[in-house]
Amino acid sequence: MSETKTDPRVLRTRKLIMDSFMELSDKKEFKDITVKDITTEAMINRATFYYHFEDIYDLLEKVLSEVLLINLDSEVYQKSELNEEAFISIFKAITNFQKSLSNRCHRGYEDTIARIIREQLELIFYKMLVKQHSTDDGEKARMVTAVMLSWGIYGASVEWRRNSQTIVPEEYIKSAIPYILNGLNYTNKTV
Amino acid sequence: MSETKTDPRVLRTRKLIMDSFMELSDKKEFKDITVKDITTEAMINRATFYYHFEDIYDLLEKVLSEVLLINLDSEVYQKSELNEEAFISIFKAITNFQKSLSNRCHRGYEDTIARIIREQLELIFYKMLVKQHSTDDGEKARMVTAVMLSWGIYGASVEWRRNSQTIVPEEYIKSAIPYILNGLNYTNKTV
DNA sequence: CTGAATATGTCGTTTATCCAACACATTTAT
DNA sequence: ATAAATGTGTTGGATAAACGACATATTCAG
Repeated sequence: MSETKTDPRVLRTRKLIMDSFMELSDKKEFKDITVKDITTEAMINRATFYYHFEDIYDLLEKVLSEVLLINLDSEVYQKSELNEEAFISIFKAITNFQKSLSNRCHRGYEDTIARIIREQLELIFYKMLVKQHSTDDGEKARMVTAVMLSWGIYGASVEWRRNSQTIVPEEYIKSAIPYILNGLNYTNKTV
Repeated sequence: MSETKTDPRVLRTRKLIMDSFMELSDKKEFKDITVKDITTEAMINRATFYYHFEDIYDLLEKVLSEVLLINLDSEVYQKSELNEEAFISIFKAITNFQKSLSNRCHRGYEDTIARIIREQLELIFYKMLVKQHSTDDGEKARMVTAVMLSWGIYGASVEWRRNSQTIVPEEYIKSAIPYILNGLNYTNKTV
């Protein structure tokens, strides 16, 4: 439905740009990377860059979103149940993602990165909630729930990094899960 | 002079095709690689392949030529003198190249490969001979000399592989060099 | 052998990419 | 403070690459 398959040149060019950007991110900080650097590495014209991305920040967003999604998709999307196991693997995906980020240097863009992670999480939680009760009442409640879950689990990952890296992510999030799930059940019943 | 710089799309596409071909060569034998395989890996249209290459054999030739040239160029081209040192490094380049080939699987195409190596060698020797005596008399003699040198040094590499891999390439070719150089001097004087 | 499936090459039309020139910020050196 | 150099973002006209349809091998199972 509404699937107009995109030109392979578009896919290829986007891949070239994103791969080049990640390659450069290993060597330079984000603030030192220019559009010309990227397009040279990717062997494409600078104008072509702007055909695909608003600017370099737009590229950053899309690359991060995609990398995060790859971390999440493969681990979670099939197990559509929003249960303990799902929360654990989502939490692990986030901490993994942040670990891979700390190698690349994006200092000064922590806020942007945080927003991106949160937005992706919100989307995922929302989809999973929809899948779980297929009726379309409680729409608004699901949206708010997704927002709160995304902030909550993201915040947990921040706190984990700050304080508790000695504990493995699994254990850390596990202790909070009963509360999350009870909260979820409560929401489901009363709306 | 007569340098019409080629469209970057052409360079990029050729690189994509060649890289994909080498990638596939690590996994499959040459005879099992189809044009579709290559173009899929390279993310280009099959028709585009034929815009750049006659067919898959043409591609094989060009890839091998290029790999061989990379081996040779960096090692030799600057030292334009056709002396002992040059012969040794050319010989080493050939044996290196053949070693890298034996990993990739091109069984059944030894003849093609041999021809490609020889043609490249002939070209290189010819250029070096021209550089050495800038007068343009003795044209024919230089061409014949290049032919004989290319066959000779290629043949030496074949024999080395067959019999004497215990000796390092340097030593193997070194023993023949006096005769080669004397022959060269003789040719130079009498033509 | 026979047909089905897969691979090779080619061609006219459509489209993504290139180019080079432009106005405008931002940075760097004098 | 100013000039030179470098980076950003946009445009219209030129071209490589995509599409998909075609004819023709080659491979392979029944």
